[in-house]
Amino acid sequence: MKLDKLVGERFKERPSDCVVDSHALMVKGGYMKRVANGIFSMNPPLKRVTKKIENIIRYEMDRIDGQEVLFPVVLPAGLWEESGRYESVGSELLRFRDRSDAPMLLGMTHEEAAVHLVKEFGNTHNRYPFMIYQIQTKFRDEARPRAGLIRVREFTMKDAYSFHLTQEDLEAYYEECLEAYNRIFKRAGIPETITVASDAGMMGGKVAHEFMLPTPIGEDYLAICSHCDYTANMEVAQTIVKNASVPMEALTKVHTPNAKTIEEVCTFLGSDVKQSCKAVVYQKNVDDSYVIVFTRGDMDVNEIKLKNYLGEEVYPAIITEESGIVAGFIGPVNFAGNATLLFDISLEGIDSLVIGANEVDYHSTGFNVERDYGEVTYVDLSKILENGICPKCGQETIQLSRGIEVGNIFQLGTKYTESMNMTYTDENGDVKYPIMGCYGIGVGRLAASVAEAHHDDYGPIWPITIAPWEVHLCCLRSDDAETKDFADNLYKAMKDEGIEVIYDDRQVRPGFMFSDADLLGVPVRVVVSPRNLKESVVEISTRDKAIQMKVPTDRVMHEIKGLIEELYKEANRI
RNA sequence: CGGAGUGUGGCUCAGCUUGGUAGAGCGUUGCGUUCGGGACGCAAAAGUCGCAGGUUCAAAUCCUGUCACUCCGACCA
Repeated sequence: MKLDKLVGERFKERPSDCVVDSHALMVKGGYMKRVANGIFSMNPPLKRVTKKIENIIRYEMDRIDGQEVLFPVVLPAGLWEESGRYESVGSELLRFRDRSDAPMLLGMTHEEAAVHLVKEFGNTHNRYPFMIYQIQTKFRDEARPRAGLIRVREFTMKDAYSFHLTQEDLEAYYEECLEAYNRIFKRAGIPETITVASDAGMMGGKVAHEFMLPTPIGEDYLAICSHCDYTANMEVAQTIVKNASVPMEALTKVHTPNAKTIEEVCTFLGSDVKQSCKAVVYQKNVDDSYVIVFTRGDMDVNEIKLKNYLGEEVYPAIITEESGIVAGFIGPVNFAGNATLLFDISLEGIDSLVIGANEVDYHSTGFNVERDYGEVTYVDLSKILENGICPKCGQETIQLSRGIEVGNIFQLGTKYTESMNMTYTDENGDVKYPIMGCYGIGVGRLAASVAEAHHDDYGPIWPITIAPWEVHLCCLRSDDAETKDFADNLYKAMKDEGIEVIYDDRQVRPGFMFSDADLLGVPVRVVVSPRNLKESVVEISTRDKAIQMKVPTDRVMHEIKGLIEELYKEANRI
């Protein structure tokens, strides 16, 4: 490929709307162009990158006996009505009607389609286990796309679905898939990726893991133990609190004018935030009834845990006069409103607390839950803290980090097979539901994540496994006949050898040329110039500058091939 | 869906406060000089100032509405 014909416009300046580096570099480098909010077209360089990522994924999925299939993008609503998700999923599912007014939808995930495809095939136990996967466009009408390819509305995803006779078999396969995923991320150039326990969300099921690339621009928060191997999404990280023992005191009402927040109250009273009790109010989506969570003053409510505990959706409350809730002064004692009161685990063992008195400008001190309120069940509803206690090793070694979710795996159980009535007959003639697992990787997001993790000020630094080309050939001074001739021949020779090469023979200044080369991030750069030819050498370097050498002109092909081989070997080392 | 901000040639932006009918740099086209980290000179093309109303003799500028984008939050495999 010659660079002067490469489709896509590159820019000198960083595009103003781009906040994260991977987004900025991809727009600046002509990798993609925005079409609509969260919807992009890909130019050849990015298409080449994602194609290579897809092929790595294919290789690894096939290696664990996956069979590639293809489901439709457009699905009839009826299929999703079977599983109940046509109703339960919100407006991120794009629903529309076809010409005969039949309700349709754009696939955002394909459990229903997968079950539909193999329902008959899977009617006998002889055929299990098996896994099918596809690499295909998904559409999710996200409320807020952001960060280029990190969160988009339309994207390519590899989604896989496995079917098993027993939970043990699912678990064994789940492990295999987890390992395959780790190989994929390593080979694609982000060996930094870690596996964390996660919430199953709308997918259903109990056990789930996410593959996270730790980075400050990530959207998820992770709890990582620096002492043992515990890792979890903060959504599910178990909070453990050890409270210092404090002397019991009598429950005493005190005047706290204008002190509404925990900080204000504790400052006013001169008390420790850790001995205060914070009330956070929610309402249930289903009937708007109130739920109040009491936590220790320094803790925050983890809404995912709350939703999972209640088994239903909640939203931050709008507190009305009629509710009987005195905002800013809420406490468990003499609570007059109508609400479900929950006590977070962080309050357990504190014998004396500052609480709201349910009266404007009054709090109470010396609150003891058991003595003044009664026996309660403490529930884990709060977010784990930095330097919190690790649920696995018990040390105070939890570190919080942000991460991009590049993949996920779920043990689904029989949620879809039951709702869609997919059954098999076992060896005893009994009819049973198969057990499912599902496994996803966002291809574009993975490409963006690699760029995010590996770039410099001038552009992405692609690993050779997914780079748009293997070699970037620069001919400086193509107006010089001898130089041009040599470069042309080298270009042809590389193509003949099957090397993927992008050739820049434009009559532009060297700096201009190198800037474009940096933006394309191709791992091997070869520079042919009059200056080099005078010494009978050609310059070969890597994009990351780890290797920079001058090789004799008669050994150029040999050296290039050797370097490429070396880079592949390094990148594929598992 | 709430809060904040921004919309001016392909890109990055100035002009708006205090209305007088549009500018710069980059990029593009042509010619010439240059040539190892985004060169320079000359010439040229390119914008109904997001859109729609309104105020005014006159609107990029003031007012109203609307749309789009970015950020924060809510939401979210």
